[in-house]
Amino acid sequence: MNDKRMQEMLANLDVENPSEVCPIKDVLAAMLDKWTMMIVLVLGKHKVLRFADVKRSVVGISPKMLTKSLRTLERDGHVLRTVYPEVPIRVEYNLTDQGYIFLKKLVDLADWIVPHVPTIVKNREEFIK
Amino acid sequence: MNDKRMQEMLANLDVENPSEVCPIKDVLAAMLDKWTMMIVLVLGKHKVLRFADVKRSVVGISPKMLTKSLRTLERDGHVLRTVYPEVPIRVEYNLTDQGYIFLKKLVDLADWIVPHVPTIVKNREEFIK
DNA sequence: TTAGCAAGTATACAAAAGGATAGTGTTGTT
DNA sequence: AACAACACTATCCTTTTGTATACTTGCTAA
Repeated sequence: MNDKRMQEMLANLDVENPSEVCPIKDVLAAMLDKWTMMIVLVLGKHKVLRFADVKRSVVGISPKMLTKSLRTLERDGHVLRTVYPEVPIRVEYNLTDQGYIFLKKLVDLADWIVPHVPTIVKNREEFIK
Repeated sequence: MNDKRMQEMLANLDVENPSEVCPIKDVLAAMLDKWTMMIVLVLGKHKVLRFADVKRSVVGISPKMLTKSLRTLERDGHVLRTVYPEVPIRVEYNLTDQGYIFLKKLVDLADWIVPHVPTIVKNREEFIK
């Protein structure tokens, strides 16, 4: 991506729009939430998971936040929720194609930051302010 | 990025690590915060901005949150803060090379999500749960 | 008939994030 | 002497986020 293309995208995003409701920002913010991100990563790793599995994988999450985040992901089309009316009930979650692309972007970002992390952590320790 | 590479990255990220302190997650979370993201975008657009300029561009941010986010960005090496001891004092902010790569990843994510936003917003309206 | 499971809901509370706004320090201008 | 400019701090208060945990529902097995 060259600088001109970047400036086009930034104009498109309308970053300085004073409007309260900006769908792009909303959609992005919903995706980049802490818990949401972790859920997408574990679903990317395991392909299909039940509610309790996700809960186990996303260490420290409460059922309330898990439900909330999964619902948002489902609502925005990143995750597919499938209910099997067995007894006891079984519910499976997996990424949609759209969710899978989102995962790739996330992993791409992580891939780039990982080698920088030790330096950043070191800088943080020295940065007293 | 193929699936095998993805799985390697996910293993590397150690997404299911129960440890409270995971530097990778910390660094990512700090980057993907709502205000932080907006600041990176406006700095990408204008190259160099003073405190009051950033405040004007990031609509709705309070000085407290602006300072906090700028400090985090500086601490993590995404932003350079330059003080000119004039009177009145002048402080300039701009992205570092590292911050510029971060911006590219962010814009890349946005670039992909923008065409999906209308559908997502429509789905949200229909999704009553 | 009582127990038990899965997948949540509901409730109460605690912690963190964030908003509004006043104050600080320095020095040139009126 | 009062004021203004700038880049913040500090304080108070509200909102949001999150935790912990008890409860629900529907059916099945002991």
